[in-house]
Parts: sequence; structure tokens; C-alpha cells
Amino acid sequence: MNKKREGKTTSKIFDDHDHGICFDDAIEQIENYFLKKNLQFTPLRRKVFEILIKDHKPLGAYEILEALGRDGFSSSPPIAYRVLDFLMKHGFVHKIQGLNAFIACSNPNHSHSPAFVICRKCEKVAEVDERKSGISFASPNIENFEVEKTTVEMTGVCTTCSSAAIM
Amino acid sequence: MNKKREGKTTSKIFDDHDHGICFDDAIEQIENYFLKKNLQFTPLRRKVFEILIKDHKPLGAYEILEALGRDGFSSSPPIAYRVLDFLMKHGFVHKIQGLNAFIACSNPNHSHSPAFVICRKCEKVAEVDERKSGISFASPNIENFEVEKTTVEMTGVCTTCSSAAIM
DNA sequence: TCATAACATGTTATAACATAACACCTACTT
DNA sequence: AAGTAGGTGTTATGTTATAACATGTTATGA
Ligand SMILES: [Zn+2]
Ligand SMILES: [Zn+2]
Ligand SMILES: [Zn+2]
Ligand SMILES: [Zn+2]
Repeated sequence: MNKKREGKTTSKIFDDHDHGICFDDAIEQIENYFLKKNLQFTPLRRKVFEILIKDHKPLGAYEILEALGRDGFSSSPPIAYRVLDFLMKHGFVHKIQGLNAFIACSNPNHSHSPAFVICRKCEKVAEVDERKSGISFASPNIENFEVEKTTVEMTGVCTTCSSAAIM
Repeated sequence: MNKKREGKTTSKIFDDHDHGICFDDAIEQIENYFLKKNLQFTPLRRKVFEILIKDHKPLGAYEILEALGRDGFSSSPPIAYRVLDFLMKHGFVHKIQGLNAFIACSNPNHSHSPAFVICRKCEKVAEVDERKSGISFASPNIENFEVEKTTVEMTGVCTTCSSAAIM
């Protein structure tokens, strides 16, 4: 078991929403995308995505593997990593580098350079839009360098956590 | 041995410079800082910093350990991780999350939220100033969230690598 | 329809990265 | 002297990720 991840609280930037709709929408979007691109949305891939979007929580590969095992799938490491790589390649999953964890994308519609806000107390993670994030990618290209991928992660404490307890 | 890191080429954003001076300056700066803060710049800490600043290359903890071993220090993992944590805490070393590697800071003078440019071919890494990076932290605070630390890493291909070979 | 290529999943083993827990030593404090 | 804090060393283990190979499954297209 992983000792680090036990998220439990909520903050304003982690928007409340009707998760039934959210979940169904996400599944529908990925289904449509896979259909359009002639990719297979296999039971395994569907299950991994469902595990991740179930409660918007970043999960480690081995946590995903446990969940897969509980649902009757193989739970050897390459299974999870391969599916995660695939889903990441198509923008439906992102890796949170600071947590060695994976999270379902919150806006798979548009191509994006996601930024993440991570509460180090509750470990909730929000994927924020570049504009909302306070970070602007003024120029995607550094001089003499072609940027292909950006990683932006902001770690701190959300209001709920900072007001809830003595630091 | 680590198979991933074998950097060898050079790009414009990775500025050429008199590394003898650079090295000596860096050592002097860290010495002064430690003196001022009443911290111990022990042989071990000095050696780790020297290993890292030696050629401005990100090194994995186990590469650092090998180097320590070669220089007569203990090379069990906690040795490296402890010293690295200490040097990071004081801003003289940064971790490159995308590489699980550590690099000596390029501007330890001012407190900074470093951004890194990483060539995925030669694996050279440049620590760039926020302003030069094309990324601006317009507002360090997200609504309802206190940002304590930001991770910004831009991965791509440097001019030298992209012009050097067929992709 | 049969070969074949490409994709998908499964398995074993191992590599790579990181920390826990405890021991020992030194320097400083009271 | 006894106590405290900091630094280093050691053993063991925990956590994250990939290599290599086997098997099954799904297009494709002679
Ligand atoms: Zn939801
Ligand atoms: Zn996304
Ligand atoms: Zn230099
Ligand atoms: Zn720096």
C-alpha cells in the first residue's frame, strides 16, 4: 500500500460538480475520440480510465494495478504502464511528476499544455487552464530550442487545508 | 550504470562560458552562504556539489553515489539523498522531475522559481530565468490556493541536436 | 481463406529510484 | 558528565518503472 495518497478534503479551485454527468461525459468523449481515430477502446483501457476518473484523484501505477486486480484484470506492472502510456499519448491521462501519479485529463477536448495545482496536504490535484492558472506561456519557443512538452506543477496548500488545521 | 544519461552535444541556449571561473564562483558562493548561515560545508557536501557543478549535467542519485565511491566516500543511497535534500533546501541544487536527476543551481543568488529546458536527445539541461523562458508567473497565487513551489520543465530538442541528425 | 502484419495483453524477471531505522561519532550546551 | 543536535555510515526494504519474451486477437489483403 502507498502511504502517501489519502486525499479527503475540498477547496474552491477544486470545483464541485455533478460527477455522474462528469463521468459519463468523459467516457463519451474518449469513446468518440477512439472511434474517430480508429483506436480500440478495449475493456482494459476503459477500466483504467474509469479507475482514474472515478474520483478525479491522482493514482500511482501500483494503486491502479490493485484496482485492476480487484476487477479481474491482470495486475502485473507492465499492464498499467502500457495502458497509461497509451492514454497519455492521446491526452486522456497526465502524469503528475511531483507525485509519481497519474490523473485523468480534465479537458481532453482541446490540445493543451496542462498546469496542475497540487495540495500537499490533501493531495487533491486540479488541472487548470493556462489562462486561469496565472501562468502564461507567452512564447512556446525558447530561442534555439523547440519545446515539445511542458510540465507545470504548482504545489502548495489549498484554503480548506490551511484553514482546517494547525499547520 | 544508468543507460539514459549520456549527454554530449551543445546548443545555443546552453551558454558557453569559462567554466573554470564558473566553477570557482559557484564554490565561493556556496561557501559564503554556508558561512553566513552558520551551516557546515562539510567535505561530503562539498564533494556532492562539486560533482554536480563539474559539468552542469543532471545526474541521478546513483550516479552521484558512484562518483562519491570513486572519491573514497560512502556510496550507500541515503548518503546521496540526504546531502541532496540539504543542498536543495538551501537552493544550491534542483531536482529535474522529468529525469529523476539533480542539477546544481545556475543562479543561487536570488530566490527563484527555476524553469528548466531539457533536450531529450542530448539531455542537456539549462536553468532559465522566468523572463527569458517565455513563461511568466503572472500571479504567483491561484485563487484559494497558496503556491509554495512551482515545477516548470520544458522538454524538446535543441538546435544542435535537431540539425545534427535525422530524427 | 490463409498468411501476415499490427496491435493488445499476459508473464517473469530485473532495473532504477528512494526511504526507514538504527548505530556511531563529534561538537556544543548546561 | 550528561544531554542535545547535527552529520555520516550501514543494513534492509519499499516504491516506481522497464526489458524481454510469450500468447492471443484483430485487421489486411493476396
Ligand atoms: Zn467529476
Ligand atoms: Zn489535460
Ligand atoms: Zn560552468
Ligand atoms: Zn536555481
